[in-house]
Amino acid sequence: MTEKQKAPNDQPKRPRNAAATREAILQSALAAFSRHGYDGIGVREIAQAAGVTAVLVNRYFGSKEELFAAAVETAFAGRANFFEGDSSLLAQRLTADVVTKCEKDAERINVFFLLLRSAPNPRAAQILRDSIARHFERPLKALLRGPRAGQRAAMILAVIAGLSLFREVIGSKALADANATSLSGDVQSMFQRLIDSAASRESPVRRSHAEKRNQHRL
Amino acid sequence: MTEKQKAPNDQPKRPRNAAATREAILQSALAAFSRHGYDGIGVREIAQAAGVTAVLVNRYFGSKEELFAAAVETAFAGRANFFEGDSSLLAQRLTADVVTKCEKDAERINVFFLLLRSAPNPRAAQILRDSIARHFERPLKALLRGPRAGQRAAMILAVIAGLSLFREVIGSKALADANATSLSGDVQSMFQRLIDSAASRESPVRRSHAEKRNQHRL
DNA sequence: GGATCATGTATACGAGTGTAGACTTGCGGT
DNA sequence: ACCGCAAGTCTACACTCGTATACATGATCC
Repeated sequence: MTEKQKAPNDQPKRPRNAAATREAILQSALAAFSRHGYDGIGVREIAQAAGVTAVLVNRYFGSKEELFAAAVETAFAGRANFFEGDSSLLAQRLTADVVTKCEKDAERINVFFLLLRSAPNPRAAQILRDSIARHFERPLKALLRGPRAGQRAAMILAVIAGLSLFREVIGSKALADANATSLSGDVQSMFQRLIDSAASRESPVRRSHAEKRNQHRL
Repeated sequence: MTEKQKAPNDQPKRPRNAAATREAILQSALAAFSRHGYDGIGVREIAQAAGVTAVLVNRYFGSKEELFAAAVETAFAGRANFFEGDSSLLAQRLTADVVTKCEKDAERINVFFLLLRSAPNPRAAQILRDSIARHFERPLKALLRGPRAGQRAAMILAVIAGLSLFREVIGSKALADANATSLSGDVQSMFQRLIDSAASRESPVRRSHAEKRNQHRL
């Protein structure tokens, strides 16, 4: 906050073009929300990074909340094809995504960062819930065979989110400093088990303790 | 935000007591940060819920950030004994914690909510990282046998966080509406595998795809 | 009983927020 | 060439934020 990064103006004088300006704002918003979260960034900074003033944000998108919804929608829609393709390599692809660390700043534009950093805001959370369901849970569920496919799909996404949170948002040393090869084994086996209907080979779980209201709640 | 909840004043006139007031502020802050996150709540609301004015917060804790640090510390320290006890039932206890849904509002005071909702703020994240390492990762690591204990401990916590995020913060239907019995099996088998050094029985992971920079990053 | 100092309140400041209205500027059509 | 309207900016409003200073009050000790 002490120093405000200003995007190097690609064109010091951009020709007047509503569609291009709208797109510039949208991309700026996507990057900013991804890096700082819904409440962590203001429309003035988003507008400035796009080379315009804050009022245009409201003119083109109505409000900050609608801008956020638009940014989320494009971010998720842009990754709609992620779950397509060879499903036998799905665990590998998911693992690679978690294990790969963001080195360059540009890589921090990531739907999971968008999710993790904007979830605290209730209205942002609602927007995210809808987009997650449509663009992530649904296609992933379609890929899974076996019982409780929807539940397992959501669990896979939750695990990715949790690992990303500790590894890159919180910066837990044990995960942030773990190298890719060390992590890959543990992570991939988790995903593979979730994909292959993990609990089917397990003996029925003793639930006498798990069922009753937990008094040691964390 | 439209209606501000005011805590029913237990004592309409509390006798002057610095220690008690400090404690009231601390508890109010813990609840508020847990429910709304660091950036989602103001010192005025925290103070009001404690029955005092905002200035006292700064007098007793120095700043909002120091208040947050104190709240986090007490929240984590209060659960230091969670990882002690019978380690053979550890997976069961962790599962119960994730699977149990918060019904009453009082149950939403939870270190994982505190974590999830305050992580977007960089300074809050740093405070959380330290407390997690000292109060969660370290004792959990001590319980785990086998290789990469620290990494697996962090993964267990990350999985809990991710599931809590989807189940209670985002409110993903697939997880939020899943009943406890349906979830327990999948969740507990994940934890048990992480506790038992999951990947040791797996064949070495093919890493040709996972290693190279992933171009389909989510 | 009165002085005293910790305990608590009232007020305000400066900065930052999202958003609205009025104003200016420049491109495109005739 | 010039008018019209879209594209963009300036200014400002009403609000909230964290925090500092000045003031009031009440419990405690002599």
